[in-house]
Amino acid sequence: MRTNDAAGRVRAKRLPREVRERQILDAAVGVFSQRGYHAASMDEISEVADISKPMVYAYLGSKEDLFAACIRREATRLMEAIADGVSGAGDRPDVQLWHGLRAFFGFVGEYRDSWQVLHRQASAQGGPFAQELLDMRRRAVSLVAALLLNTADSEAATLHADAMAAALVGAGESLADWWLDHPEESAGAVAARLMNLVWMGFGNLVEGQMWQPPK
Amino acid sequence: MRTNDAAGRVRAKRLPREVRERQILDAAVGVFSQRGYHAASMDEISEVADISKPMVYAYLGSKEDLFAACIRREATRLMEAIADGVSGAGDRPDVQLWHGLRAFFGFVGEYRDSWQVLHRQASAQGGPFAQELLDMRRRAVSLVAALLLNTADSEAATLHADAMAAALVGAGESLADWWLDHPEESAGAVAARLMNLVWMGFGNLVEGQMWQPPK
DNA sequence: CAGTAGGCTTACTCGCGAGTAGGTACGCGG
DNA sequence: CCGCGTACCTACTCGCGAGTAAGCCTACTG
Repeated sequence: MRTNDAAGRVRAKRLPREVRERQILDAAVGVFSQRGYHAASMDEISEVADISKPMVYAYLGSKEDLFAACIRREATRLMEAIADGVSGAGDRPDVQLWHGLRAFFGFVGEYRDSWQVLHRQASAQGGPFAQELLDMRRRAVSLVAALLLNTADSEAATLHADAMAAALVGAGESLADWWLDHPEESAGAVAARLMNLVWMGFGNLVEGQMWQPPK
Repeated sequence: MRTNDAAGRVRAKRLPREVRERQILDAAVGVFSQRGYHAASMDEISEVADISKPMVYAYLGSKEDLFAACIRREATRLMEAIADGVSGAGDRPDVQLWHGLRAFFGFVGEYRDSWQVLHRQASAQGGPFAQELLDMRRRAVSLVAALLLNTADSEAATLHADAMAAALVGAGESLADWWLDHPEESAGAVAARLMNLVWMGFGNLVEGQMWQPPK
């Protein structure tokens, strides 16, 4: 059934809880990504979700709860996308990394808002929700680190793996931001850029070649 | 001359404007970095600065103005530190990059609050101040890109320079965050990690070697 | 068809924080 | 010793936004 609200807009009524929760989360991700956590208002979120504010509180709880729910959903999506990418990639580590990068940039390209919420907003908040996100990021770093360790168990590689994984993840994040200003590139092309940078570097490191500062 | 405030604390009085402005900026950087832009209150900043709120407004203007002033000061400090590092490094591009990285990580280690404000808070705000910071970052990326272009003017290098510079800057930022969890490392050691990753990679790229995805 | 439960709303309270009005103290030049 | 400007303060206003009270409407259930 339908009805018209004060502005004359048509508004669907009496939808099941599941559907409303999805609407609310979608709206929240959009508003959080655009305004930032604090500047986002529950009023605006409820308006975008086309539902009244008390429903938001009834279904998703407080503003912090809602934000945490956004983080959780988007982070899960991203990690699943990457895991899917890596899983079908055989066992050559470089190919696994390549598929992981492709999946990552594919996700960022497709869900910019999600990416904004994850990368910018969540990490800027000191609150308890940031933990949620930092854990996910840590998992991503671990995944990459494990992958790098696969390439060789030389002592040099072991010592560097987690730091290098952190650097690689950061490079990926930054390149994703760069990509927003260069939308003419495909996800694959961007992934290839990063792959070249890090793999040709790791290729040397694995073979024991290291850059040395001059005396 | 001195006096005691309500809490009995001793409080310096009638200081010249310059000194107060420094105090206020120092306090603001600390509070912004700890709480984030929106969660930081002018009341807390004025309290930390040990001065009353109207003075903050009289000297530095609105909250946005104050934040922009923080960004400007800290970004200038950082860029100067890096420029100083690079300037005394001769003309070998790898050595220049090495000194730049050392200077960068040295700064981050010494001024964590400044780094927090620059990296996390500023980039998360959509407002006009973010522009200030993004410009600085762009300058950093340009500096790195120019440096990379020095290494070779092969077509491959030219095509990749700005993207690679973005990736490198991101890797540096991320590694700086990683460093906060591994304080046992020296700034030089962290810089060396990143140098190895990117230089050994670029070394190959410059010589025309590229990683190829399998068919 | 009465009862009820859950989807949904309007219309509030209330505290917090940005920004200000309107002064008081103190030093300095005459 | 008298302005007078500048450093500085207390004590407000006022709007915005988180969270809630109190109920309305309708689809199903027995």
